[in-house]
Amino acid sequence: MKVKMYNTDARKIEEFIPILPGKVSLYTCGPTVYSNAHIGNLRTYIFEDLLRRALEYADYEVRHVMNITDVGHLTDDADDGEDKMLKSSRESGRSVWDIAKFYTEAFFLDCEKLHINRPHVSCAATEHIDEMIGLVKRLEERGFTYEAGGNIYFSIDKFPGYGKMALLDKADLQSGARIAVDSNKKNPRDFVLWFTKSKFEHQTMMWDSPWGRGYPGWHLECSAMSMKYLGEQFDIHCGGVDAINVHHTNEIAQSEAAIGHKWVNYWMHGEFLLMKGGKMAKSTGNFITLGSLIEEGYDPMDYRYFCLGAHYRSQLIFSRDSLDGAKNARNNLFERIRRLKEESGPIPLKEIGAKGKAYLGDFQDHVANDLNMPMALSDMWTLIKDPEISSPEKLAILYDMDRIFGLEFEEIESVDLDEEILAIVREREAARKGRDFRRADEIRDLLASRGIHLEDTPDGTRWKKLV
RNA sequence: GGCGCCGUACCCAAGUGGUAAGGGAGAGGUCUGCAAAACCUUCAUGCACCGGUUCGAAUCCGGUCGGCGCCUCCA
Repeated sequence: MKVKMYNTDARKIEEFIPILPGKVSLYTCGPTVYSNAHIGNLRTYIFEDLLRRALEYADYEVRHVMNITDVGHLTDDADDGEDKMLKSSRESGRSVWDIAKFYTEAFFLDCEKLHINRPHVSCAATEHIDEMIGLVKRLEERGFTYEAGGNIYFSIDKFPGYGKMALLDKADLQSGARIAVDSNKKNPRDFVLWFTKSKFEHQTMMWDSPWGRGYPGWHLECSAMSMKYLGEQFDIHCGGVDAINVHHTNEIAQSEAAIGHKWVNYWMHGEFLLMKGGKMAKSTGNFITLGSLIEEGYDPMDYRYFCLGAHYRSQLIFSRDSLDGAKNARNNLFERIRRLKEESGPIPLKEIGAKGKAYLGDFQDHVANDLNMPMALSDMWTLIKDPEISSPEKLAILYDMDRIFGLEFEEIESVDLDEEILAIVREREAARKGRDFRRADEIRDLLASRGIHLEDTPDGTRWKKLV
């Protein structure tokens, strides 16, 4: 399977060619752990999970590294905002370190619920201060930095091709239009590599450095840690679209300036999840967490399925209506698989017939073509509905497809035996035989109120729990 | 103000030159004590609007209107 993917750097779909045959080095921008991730954040991690699964499906050995940003980032404009970690700490009365630990764990719990595979390496920024200092030193030695007002800045004018990926050369950016430009900067787009002049009181996260006690600039960690764990050139770097213009642009500048050659071969960016009033964002309070969806009665797989329905490079409109659509679809899907499993088990994948192979081939083509999951889902439904394919064959193919979907078809319970419910169902069966339909309906309502749904079939009564 | 993206049925959403995937919701039918489920059928002569290129356009070009993102931490 040859994987093709949209490379933001080239602005087109390219065939994926790894640096080392059969291996992929993958870096994905991780969370800032000062509060719970919202489902918009999670959409991007689902996209990255699909990417990794697709690469593994294509028989690549993937090494996946993700950062945990536990150094404070700013809540607001330029250097004037409050540090997010500090704010969270002040509001909750816990230390910044406790906050980071707590939300890191919460993040991975959310990922687990969504069947997002854990990175092979997840690295905290605060544990890699030495590497970041080392990178700034290299930049200093190569003449890309200057000191002003106590901070060390990266001079973008020293780096030819700055902003190439983001097409910034074409953009007439209004730096300072909405925020005050740091007067220390030679170029408004220069950025800080190392702060020693904190504007925040109670800054607790500080480290010694050759330039004084302080803390790192916010683009540094990804450059430093990705190089440490993946080498000075690696295959794929992912993130959300919002990272293109500033974060990734600056990462490229400082990384390539330091190492003197190309850094990342493929850049992939996930689009936003939109809500009625625009993008989902913590800063505006316009957001929903996975936990709140679960409280509302949604299964995490409803959300994963929902994300599968749109291409990762398209904005996806979130609403209760659209999520309910996904929930119904996912329920129907699981019900069908449950019935298939009751009929038989899967046959070995090798033994599927020509038509089944064709379905699987289409599926693989769609996955390999820049992760077209909507088409992959379409392939799956067509397969499920095809009366010419046997159930064992369908199951075999579905299980294989699920290596990408990650809905865990194999875990779907085929029958749920519960003696108490079975006894009540038998009582109702007796009532029906005696044509006491009033009693039968009473029992049906009773079970319905407990979330048990009954279906009378020619083979007897079946029941299932409603989600 | 600049840059980038988008506008497909009631909803979500694929499709980038060859005559509209898929899912959800809805409608009709079969079955059923009644339901539900299942199954069958149905559901955009049209892809924001106006012009153009072409044998042929949702797909390419120009314009208009509308939406989103980025330029500021941000998935």
